[in-house]
Amino acid sequence: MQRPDEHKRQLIIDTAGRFFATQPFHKVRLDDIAAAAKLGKGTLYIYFDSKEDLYFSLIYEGFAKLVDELRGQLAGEQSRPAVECLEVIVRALVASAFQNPHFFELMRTTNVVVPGQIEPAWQAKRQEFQQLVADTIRRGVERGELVDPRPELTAVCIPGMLRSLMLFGPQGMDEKTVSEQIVRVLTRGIVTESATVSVERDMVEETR
Amino acid sequence: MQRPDEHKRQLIIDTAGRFFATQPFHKVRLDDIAAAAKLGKGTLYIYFDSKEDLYFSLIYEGFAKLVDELRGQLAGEQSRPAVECLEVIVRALVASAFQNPHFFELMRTTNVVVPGQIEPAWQAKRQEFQQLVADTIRRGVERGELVDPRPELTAVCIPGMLRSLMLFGPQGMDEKTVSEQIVRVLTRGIVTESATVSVERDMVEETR
Amino acid sequence: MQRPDEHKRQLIIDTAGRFFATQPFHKVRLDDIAAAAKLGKGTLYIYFDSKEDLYFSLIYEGFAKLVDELRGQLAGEQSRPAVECLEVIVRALVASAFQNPHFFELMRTTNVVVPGQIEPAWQAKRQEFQQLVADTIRRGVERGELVDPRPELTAVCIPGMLRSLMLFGPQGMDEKTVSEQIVRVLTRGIVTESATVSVERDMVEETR
Amino acid sequence: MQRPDEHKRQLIIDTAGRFFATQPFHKVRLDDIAAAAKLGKGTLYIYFDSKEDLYFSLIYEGFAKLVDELRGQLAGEQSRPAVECLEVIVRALVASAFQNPHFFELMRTTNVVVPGQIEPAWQAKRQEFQQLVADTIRRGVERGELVDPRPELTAVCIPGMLRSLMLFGPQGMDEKTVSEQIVRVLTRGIVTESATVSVERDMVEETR
DNA sequence: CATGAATGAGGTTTCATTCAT
DNA sequence: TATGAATGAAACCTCATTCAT
Repeated sequence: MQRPDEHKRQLIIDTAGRFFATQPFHKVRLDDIAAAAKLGKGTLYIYFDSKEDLYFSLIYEGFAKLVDELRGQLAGEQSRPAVECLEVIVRALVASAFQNPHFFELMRTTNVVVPGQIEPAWQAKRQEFQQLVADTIRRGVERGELVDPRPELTAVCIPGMLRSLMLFGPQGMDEKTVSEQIVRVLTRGIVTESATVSVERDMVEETR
Repeated sequence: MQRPDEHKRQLIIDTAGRFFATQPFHKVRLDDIAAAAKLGKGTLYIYFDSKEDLYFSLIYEGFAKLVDELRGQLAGEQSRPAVECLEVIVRALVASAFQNPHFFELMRTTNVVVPGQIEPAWQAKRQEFQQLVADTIRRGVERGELVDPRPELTAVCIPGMLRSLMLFGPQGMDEKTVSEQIVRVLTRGIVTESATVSVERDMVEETR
Repeated sequence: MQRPDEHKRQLIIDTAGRFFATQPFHKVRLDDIAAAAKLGKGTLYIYFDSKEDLYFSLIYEGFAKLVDELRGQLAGEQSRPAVECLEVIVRALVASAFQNPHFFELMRTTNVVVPGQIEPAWQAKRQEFQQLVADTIRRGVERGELVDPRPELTAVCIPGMLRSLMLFGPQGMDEKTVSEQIVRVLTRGIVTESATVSVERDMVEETR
Repeated sequence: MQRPDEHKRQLIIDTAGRFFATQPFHKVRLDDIAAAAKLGKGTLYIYFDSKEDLYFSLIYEGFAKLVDELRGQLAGEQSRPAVECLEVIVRALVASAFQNPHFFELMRTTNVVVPGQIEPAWQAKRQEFQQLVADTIRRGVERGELVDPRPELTAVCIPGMLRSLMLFGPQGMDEKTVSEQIVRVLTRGIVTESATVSVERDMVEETR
């Protein structure tokens, strides 16, 4: 899908990102985006169908780049330990979040049914990411490296932790702190080793 | 002469909740809320200063009720194992999310500084919740039940996992599935027991 | 027309006066008047039919009091020189304006046809005042003290001068300055005595 | 691409003038103005910041045009008799009032401080007009044509007389009647010539 | 008589979108 | 392709008025 001027399209996306990350959707004005990009308001409509199309393109493209890169990185490393793969994934996610500090702020869900076709694409990409992570976990389980009865749910949890840490965690954390926190909880949890078995036994009983 | 009615305020909050949960902020029309509540449009403005005030009151009060109840439940159980306390917290969170299916959809972050006084209250309550969880974890650490170098970060992660599961997880999960998933990751992670030690060693090396 | 509580009615009028004098009609809120008078909003409607009724009652009653007093003062002084009578009138007008500093600000004309019956009363009172002044002038003309081909127009001019001086004149004028200015222009104009005749001759020619 | 159009701005001003002259501020609806001008409602906001801005621009521009023209007319006539200059001024004022029949209806004073920048401009223009008249009078005084201890106050009185005559005078006066009345009072007053001196003596005594 | 909570028509204003240039 | 003036639907919000108490 080559646009008339891909460079200009990117300019709009980048400019819009600064606004959408800073304020809620309904407070972002296309006027402002156009002005900040030093473009006419009408120009936005050459590259995007509507405000919502622009918004979803924005979050889609950021996320798609991340997922595609990740897929590439993980492609040749099937034999690597699953935990290391997960670390790679988490680090990439975190790096992406730090690079675009408001990236996860953008990842709202709007239950709006969008007439256009971008929203399904964004859902598909999210699905793809979850698949990527879940498959990595399943591979680890098969090899006996990991234990996880619901890898697809665990995959969902990872971006959730990241988002919360970015938005609600203490100011000034560095990448390492964030990714270590996520990997730590993800891999070993917080229960002391000796207690783990009994805890699991309790849970089964209690939730029975 | 009628007196301002706490019951009516709640009616507005509840009615508004149904709308804000279903559609993004800017698509919700106060006209509709008023009509659904069978009240005059102006009545909303007796109880709330603006659409934003109504919105923030809505999410604040739901969350505040949850936190206050939780604090009450946990107050007398200081001696209970920390893991059990965490389970109580997670179950309450999950129950709350299920009761109000779009609760976490509402928990967007708007970095906008709202002139009113509700936004700081909302931040304070979030802080209070994180404190509650972090303290529970710390108690467990002191007793040797838990291991967690950053309890305050772990506390932040919990609602993040819940939110992701609610919004992006598979349709049709029940409460038990969700809370078990969170507690499982939270307590033991996904690495096999024997591997845990070596994993941690690796991490230290790698992130060195 | 005795009202239930004449004292309370006057309280409302006085309170409303402060608001209507300070801000344009559409910015005055009945809420504010009621609050300032420490009365319920509904109470205003016991004494006045509508916001407009209140407004016109306000300006009517202030002006009516002035006119009635003036009529009383002038009643027994038919034989007094006309110029002195005019001075009395001007001084009373000016005193009234100074007592209620925003009195003339209130004397707008709203061409609105008011359903109620107060607006015609206000017009009638204005008419009455003009008659009073015009008659005084006519008496002076009959006696040879004054020269004025259009006394009814001159009568109209007097409040006009006063209003302009109050609203647009320099700050801090005292009553004496204002009434002297009006009386001076009114009685002798500003042309030097010797020039008067020729000026009038010119005018007749020029406007021919 | 269309350019913002001074002609369109004038169209709005003119159309709005018809409404504001006929009804009080709060009864004028921007919808009606837009419809009458055959423009979109939003278009008004391209040219004016608010309803108030439109209103003040309206009265300012009418008055400014008058003052500027007057200044131009009077510029080259320094040597002309002061009385003639005053007649020119009065006639221009009156003509302006007749041309825009509700001109003085518009010249309400709103003591409200408008955030915009039009209100000070309006005050400045009024000042300018008063200066123009006062200077004309002073020139007459210097040449011995006029006698006036307070020319700046007399200048203020002139529009006051006009306004009263237009709003409260008898229906159906023509321009000549109005300007003659004003010039007559202004120049010679209404006292018979022989009485003038004694009148002034009385005043001094009485107001002493 | 007094109140003030409730009302809802209708106001001003915004802003995504269009389209003539 | 690019523009930004123009549009007008629709939003939020106000406030005069009503009426149950």
